[in-house]
Amino acid sequence: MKTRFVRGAETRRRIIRTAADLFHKQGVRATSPDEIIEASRTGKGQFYHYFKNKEGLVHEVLQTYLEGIRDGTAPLKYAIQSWEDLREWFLAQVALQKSFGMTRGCPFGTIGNEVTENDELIRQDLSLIFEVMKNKLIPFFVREKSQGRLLKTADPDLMAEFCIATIQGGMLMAKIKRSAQTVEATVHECLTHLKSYTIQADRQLRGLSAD
Amino acid sequence: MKTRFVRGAETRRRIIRTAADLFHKQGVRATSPDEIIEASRTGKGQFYHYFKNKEGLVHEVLQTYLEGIRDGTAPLKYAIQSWEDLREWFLAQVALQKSFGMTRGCPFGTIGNEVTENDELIRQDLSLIFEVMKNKLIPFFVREKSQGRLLKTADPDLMAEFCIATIQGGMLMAKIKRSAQTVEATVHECLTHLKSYTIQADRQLRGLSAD
Amino acid sequence: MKTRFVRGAETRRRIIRTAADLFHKQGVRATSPDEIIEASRTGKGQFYHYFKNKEGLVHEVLQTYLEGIRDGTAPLKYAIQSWEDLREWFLAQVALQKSFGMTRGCPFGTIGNEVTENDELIRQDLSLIFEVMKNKLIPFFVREKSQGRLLKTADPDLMAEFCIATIQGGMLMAKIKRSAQTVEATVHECLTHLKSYTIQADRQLRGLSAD
Amino acid sequence: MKTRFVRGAETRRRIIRTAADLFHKQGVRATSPDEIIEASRTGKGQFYHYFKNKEGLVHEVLQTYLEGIRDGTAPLKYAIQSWEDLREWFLAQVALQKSFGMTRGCPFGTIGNEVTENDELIRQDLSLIFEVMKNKLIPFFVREKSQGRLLKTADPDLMAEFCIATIQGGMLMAKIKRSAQTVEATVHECLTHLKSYTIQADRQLRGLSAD
DNA sequence: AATGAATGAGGATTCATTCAT
DNA sequence: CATGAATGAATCCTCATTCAT
Repeated sequence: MKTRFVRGAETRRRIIRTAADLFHKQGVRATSPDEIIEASRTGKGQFYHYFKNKEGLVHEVLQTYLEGIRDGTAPLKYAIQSWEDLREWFLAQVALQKSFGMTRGCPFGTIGNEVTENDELIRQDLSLIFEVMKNKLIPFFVREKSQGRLLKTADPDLMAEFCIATIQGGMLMAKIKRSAQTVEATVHECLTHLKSYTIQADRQLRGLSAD
Repeated sequence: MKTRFVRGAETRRRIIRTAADLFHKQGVRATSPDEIIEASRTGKGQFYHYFKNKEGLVHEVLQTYLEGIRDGTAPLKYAIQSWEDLREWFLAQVALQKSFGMTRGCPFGTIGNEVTENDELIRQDLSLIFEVMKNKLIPFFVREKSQGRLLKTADPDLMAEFCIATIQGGMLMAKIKRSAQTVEATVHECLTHLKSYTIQADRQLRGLSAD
Repeated sequence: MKTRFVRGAETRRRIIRTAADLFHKQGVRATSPDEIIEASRTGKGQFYHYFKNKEGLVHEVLQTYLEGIRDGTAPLKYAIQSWEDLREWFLAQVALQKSFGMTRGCPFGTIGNEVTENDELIRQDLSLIFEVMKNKLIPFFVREKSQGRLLKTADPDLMAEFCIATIQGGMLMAKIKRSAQTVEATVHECLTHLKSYTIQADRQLRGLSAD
Repeated sequence: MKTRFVRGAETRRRIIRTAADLFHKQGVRATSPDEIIEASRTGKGQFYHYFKNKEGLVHEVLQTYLEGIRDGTAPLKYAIQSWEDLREWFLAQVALQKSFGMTRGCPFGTIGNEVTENDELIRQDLSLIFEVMKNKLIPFFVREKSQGRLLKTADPDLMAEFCIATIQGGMLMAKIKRSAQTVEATVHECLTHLKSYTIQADRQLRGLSAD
């Protein structure tokens, strides 16, 4: 009885995992249900048994990503505790890109890019993902600030947002150029900028010129 | 005499213009030749008379963009002369997005995001476009530096690259969030960062805390 | 239980049968998938569900013919036991042509004639069909020879090959001329020639001049 | 004035020559006007200026072949004077096939094979070509017979027809098998058969067994 | 005579989905 | 839960032809 239940859930997960990979690789539009069905070694009926339609699957894929980010089980460590963690958060994304030979961008950016006015549901899913992601970054900046290590002008929300926009832009450019150099430089500039909000940086600048 | 040349060229241009708009709106994948044909009020044959295939058209669309950037006829003013110009360069892109109700991103980013390993030609076209774009920004930073208005640590190439990555990320996030606020904040952070490389900023920081 | 297997197989067979007929009638090139789909009363998707593409269907059609020849279920009786059988083998082919008002040739010749350098798979399929066909004819000549009824100079392999080439040429000419007379004459000459390899013929010739 | 006329005729001839080659190579159906136009380095308008439509061109191609056969300017020597000439007539056709790596059959057979009930004009053109061809062969057999070198039972018309059917079948089989061996054997059998109608062969058979 | 722009029907194939077993 | 047959709209492209210059 339970086995039955579990077996089905497994098929479902397999489809989601396969789809996520294909979407990341080539986008949603370029990935047909047939391709997912074949790659996940399932039958046609199973696909539409577990998911209302292709859009429903995209939604589930994004939900799965979301959960991973929320509960911290995602391969990427979103719970930042230190500047070092933040740097690693950036570099882990670059590492992911590198592992695919710089042929892919960010999975969310890739899907988000394809969104049109008819994909409102998906757009909101993505919006939420980025919101949650941002909310994972914000606490770090808040803590730093509350502990007097950031300038009063530093806005944790904006800083987190800037991190995300920056890595998105960097990964996109890196994919287009097939070169990690682009993201790496972008990440570096971003971190430099964020650090400029620290008191220490401020002191350094006042006393001894730039870092 | 001239008519002869013009007759077809006009059709060709109309197809390119229409396609460019549709690609921007919904991406390449989601735009079928039929849709372009209908929207450009042409016949099926004309499409394939002027372009080898859909990919060939994408290539031509990008070539057209490239020329616009190169010779300065693009709606966007890429030849930056001042910090004000740079801000306007950023804001013009945001304005474009706004004009579409935040439903579109950057035309190049949109196409670039869709690129897969099988679209090498297009990827290179885009890579070139961004290279040319960067080379339009660099001279400004070079001049500023040579005139002693930038710190020695400022790297014009990196700064230009950062501008592009930042606006790409910002526009993508803004499209996903259907909100200009995101890009605007991102652009602001970016400009702040770049300005931190100016001598004046340096002095301000040393004397009177941050801007 | 069995229904499960049969449901699709029947559709598949119907497509093959329809296609075989159309290919025979007008050739492969002149037969569009759409035409086959309509004539076989199927849906567009079914066609590509059962066959990779049009070439794949041609291959399957030929495989079906091949099986028929191999296991003797083809309408034509390839297992020759006597000179009378051989004559009938020839005449059955002419009769087939006649039944179509001399508007068609041999199904294999028709397809074979259309083959180009890009149709290697099909060419090999046809080559095999003719090989199998030849091997159905050879045993008769071998037996005749081993039983001392053929001259030592008679080569069973060559004789079988000659039968096939002759009927192919005859049917092609007959189709072009819209006249059975051509094939019939050709078949007659062929049989005369083959008979000239018999000992009896030899004796007749020696004693009483030709037949 | 004359140049103009001639220049046009030259274009026309170039189209015909190119088309003839492509038809021979891949058949009529597989050859599009566009392909002919490109290969003959002409403009689209010229094609339809000189020929009513594609079928009209096929007709002209066949007419050109016909003239060549009629007036003896064809590369193949149809005017047979001796058995040696006949053998050469056969072998020249095989040589042509060999020159194309056994990838082509007879140009007439190839076109004839594609003929359907809607191509009555072309069918008649081909029919005529073969008729003329036959009439080029017949005189040889007639002369041989009238000079007492053929048996009374020999029918010149049938013999010529047999030559043609035989070479057609042989070339078709050779193309399918990509091997000259097939035609060569077929030609040999055919010649052996025809020779069996000679008085000399008759004598040999009576006195010393077969050749 | 020559060029090539324009047209639209049709060909080959894929897509997303539903249905029957 | 699972399989895969069935459907038809849509995609991408080629074809044969006509028309304007």
